[in-house]
Amino acid sequence: MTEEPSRQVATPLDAAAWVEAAFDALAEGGIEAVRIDPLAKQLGVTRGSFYWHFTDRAALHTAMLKEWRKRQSYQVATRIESRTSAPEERLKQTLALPHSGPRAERAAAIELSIRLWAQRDAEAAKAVRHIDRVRLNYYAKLFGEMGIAPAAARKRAFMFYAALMAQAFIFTDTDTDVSGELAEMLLGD
Amino acid sequence: MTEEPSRQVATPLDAAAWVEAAFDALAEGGIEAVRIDPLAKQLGVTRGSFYWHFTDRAALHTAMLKEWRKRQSYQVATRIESRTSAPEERLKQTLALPHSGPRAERAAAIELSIRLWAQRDAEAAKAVRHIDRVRLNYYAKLFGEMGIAPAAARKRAFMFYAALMAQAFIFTDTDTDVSGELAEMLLGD
DNA sequence: GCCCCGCCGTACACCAGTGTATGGATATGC
DNA sequence: GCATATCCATACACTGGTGTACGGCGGGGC
Repeated sequence: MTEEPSRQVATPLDAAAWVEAAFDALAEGGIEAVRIDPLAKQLGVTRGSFYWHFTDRAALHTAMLKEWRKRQSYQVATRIESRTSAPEERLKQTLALPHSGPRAERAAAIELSIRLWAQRDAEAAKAVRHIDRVRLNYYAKLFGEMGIAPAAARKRAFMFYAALMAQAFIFTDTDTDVSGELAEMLLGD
Repeated sequence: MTEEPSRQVATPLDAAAWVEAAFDALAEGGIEAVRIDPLAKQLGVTRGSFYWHFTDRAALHTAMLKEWRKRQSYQVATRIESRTSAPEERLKQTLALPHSGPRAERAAAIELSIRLWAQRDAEAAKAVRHIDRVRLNYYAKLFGEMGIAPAAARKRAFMFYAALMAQAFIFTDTDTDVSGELAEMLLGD
């Protein structure tokens, strides 16, 4: 009555749409919340569509991990390529990233969910290890470009990554933007 | 055959046992994984026991949050009371805490699960905000005892807390114990 | 020794989600 | 204009979890 399910002609759904909806569910309730039936309802289709694109639920999970790896690697890669700004600027911008509205909240929730998922799923753990290594290498590279020695740069990179995660995961009551002070602490020598 | 369900006489189960088992499930699969039936099976009883101690699943959830708040507050409180060691020592010991085997892994998983839970549950969010405030105040207090000015001590406390979380949440492939280097960075001025 | 109460088992109805089988609708090649 | 491939709806069987009603068994007060 309220919702016409006649969406067949408009946009033939592809696997990517399912993966995108799956990330929404992941952000809201962890990997256990990414269920086929609710996803189908949200997409306005039935499970028939899902089982055409994927063999089962596990296939969707692996597709999600693959997509996550691709996106996170791509983000870091494009930041490296963009040589328009100095390493200090790029680090400062990265640090201010968790304060950009609901999109950042969703990203934080996805990070949280995947890391929890990785504690009992080997494939997820592999993906997290990989992305963590990529990110740490990127931060260390930037600190290196600032003239910091490799060993010290790696420590700085860890602290930088820690500050980034803390901003997203710690619930500060006043929700003050500490990115400026953090930059001062981490970027000034 | 293998398991005798005749445990009525031995140990009359109390609500605390249910909460404890619930934390196990929480650590492994998030709040959605804390389900009554599996918990009952693990405890060797049926749901009849559960619905005597709790009205429903939501009651167990609130009991978990209450217990978590109590434990975390208690941990911080006892650490403050134990004046046997200098603040530097206490901070150093806290920093080395995430490397103490499977118990630390469980604690990290619980932290992760509750923080994910807190993103869509108001009560959980309140609990996390409270505990984060308690911990940050504690760390800032220790840094203050080391002679650092209040404003700087609060920034240090945030970085310290960030390093603590990062050690638990970041997947380093070599799994090197960086707590020593972190202490050097955070505690040395 | 009876009775009541704390604690739990059992049985029931119900709902949500998975996977499968199959058919139908729509577009596209030819 | 017909056949084929793509994409999805429908119906079914099954599993697992929730909440409720009720019954039973034990132990302690008296």
